[in-house]
Amino acid sequence: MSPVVTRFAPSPTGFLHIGGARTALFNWLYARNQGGTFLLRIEDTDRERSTREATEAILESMKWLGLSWDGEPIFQSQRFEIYNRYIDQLLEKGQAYYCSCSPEQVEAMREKARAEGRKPKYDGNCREKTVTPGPGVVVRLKAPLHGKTLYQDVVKGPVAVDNAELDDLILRRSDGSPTYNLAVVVDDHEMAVTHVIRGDDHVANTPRQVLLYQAFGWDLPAFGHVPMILGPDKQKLSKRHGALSVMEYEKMGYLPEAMVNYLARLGWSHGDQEIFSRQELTQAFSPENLGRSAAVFDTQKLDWLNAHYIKEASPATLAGLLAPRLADLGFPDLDPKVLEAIVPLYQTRSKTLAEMAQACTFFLIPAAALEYDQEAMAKFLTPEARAHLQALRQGLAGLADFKATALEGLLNTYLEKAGIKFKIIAQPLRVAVTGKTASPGLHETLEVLGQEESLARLDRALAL
RNA sequence: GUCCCCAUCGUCUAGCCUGGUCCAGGACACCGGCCUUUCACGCCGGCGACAGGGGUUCAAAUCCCCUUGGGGACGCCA
Repeated sequence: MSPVVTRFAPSPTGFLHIGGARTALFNWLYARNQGGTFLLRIEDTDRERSTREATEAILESMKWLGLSWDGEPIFQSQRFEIYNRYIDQLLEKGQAYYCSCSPEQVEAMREKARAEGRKPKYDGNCREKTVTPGPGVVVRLKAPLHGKTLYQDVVKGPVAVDNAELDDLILRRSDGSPTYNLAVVVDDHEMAVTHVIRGDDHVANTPRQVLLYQAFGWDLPAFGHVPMILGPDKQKLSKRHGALSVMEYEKMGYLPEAMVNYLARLGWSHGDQEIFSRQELTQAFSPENLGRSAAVFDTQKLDWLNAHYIKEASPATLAGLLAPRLADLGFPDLDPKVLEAIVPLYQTRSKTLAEMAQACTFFLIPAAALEYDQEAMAKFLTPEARAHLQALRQGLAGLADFKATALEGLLNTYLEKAGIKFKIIAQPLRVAVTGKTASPGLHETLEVLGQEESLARLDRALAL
């Protein structure tokens, strides 16, 4: 058994989107699972649309997701010589030929075929002619006219296509550059790729590529086509469904662990398990368990996973991730210790880092700038409640150890003396100190706020 | 239009290959309850699917065929 080699081969025409990230993930997982190699190849043969920025963006996304590739990325744009050498080889063997048909002529052929209810394709006009290289001349594969081309798809099983359905695909454009199908086959062969796991949109290309392998006399790699990702309306995922780019999810406050876990479970399964650490994923992954049908991208489930990983993360880690977000919200240069004290209060209350950052600001705002919910004030800061709060203020001011347990003790003592239940003062106190009716636990909130700030807020509320 | 692929709860899926243990299991969401100082978390419970029709078989979610529905591909893009 030759060692497993997988690859991810994006074309740098934009950011890395959800679908691409998932195929990259599956390739990475399989390579890591097998102790094999995971390569990265940038398919930039289209010089018009490929950009350096897009390449950077893709690499950034891969790094964020933790999909480490082996060796240096390979750029197809630097390998044109190699492709042309192979095309010449095919030309010499008579497996390829020059074709002088103009794009317009070919389009006419397609139109004709379409009109006759056949599959639109090139009709092989130059197949038996001896066209010589020159301007406007391309090189085409001399594909078999009859028979079937079949291959074993790791996820779909056997796939067969009549060769009559295929046409003589262009290998070299009139400008001398190689086409996608040729470059893919040459590279996968040269890179010794053993498993080609890619999106479903490539199934139709596979028989053509198989033909190329056969023309070269090379062994086929294993192919596996993973189903598409759909939007909630079951249409192919697109921008109108919302965020597509992996890095947009980073901006929205999703953790890479959640994204990886979610993407892995979208189209792949391992019994009933839902939560997978990176290590569990690499251990459990097998392409056999890839699903065959398209899957809808469900943000709610992503949210659930993200909430899960937020709960699991250490406060220090989250504080580090939150700092730049809070800086953007107008709270720069925060003391990490302060942030680390706030974070635990929101770990069970946040679906995203963005939500968490937003929630944290409440602790960072000075008493004077705190906003009070008028309705809540009217409802809970009754004269009776105010009397209790006034009395409580004395105790709070005199408390030497302003910690949750001590605060709880202090409050309980007061309740006992006053002969009331916690319920009576809980909401008034909460509103007074937070301005709202919903917040983390009171004792913890007071502790994190600190004595000085708590008293300041209490005073302000009482004065309103 | 032609070809290829797909089809289990609203969604992600287990089961299908190797028919019976499945009046179909898990998870998200939703609904209800418990816990409770609010909001969450957590726990418990509920709702909810084998697309339809034919076969094959003692027996089909599982095998075969058709229909329907969905997706993809038909570039000198990748």
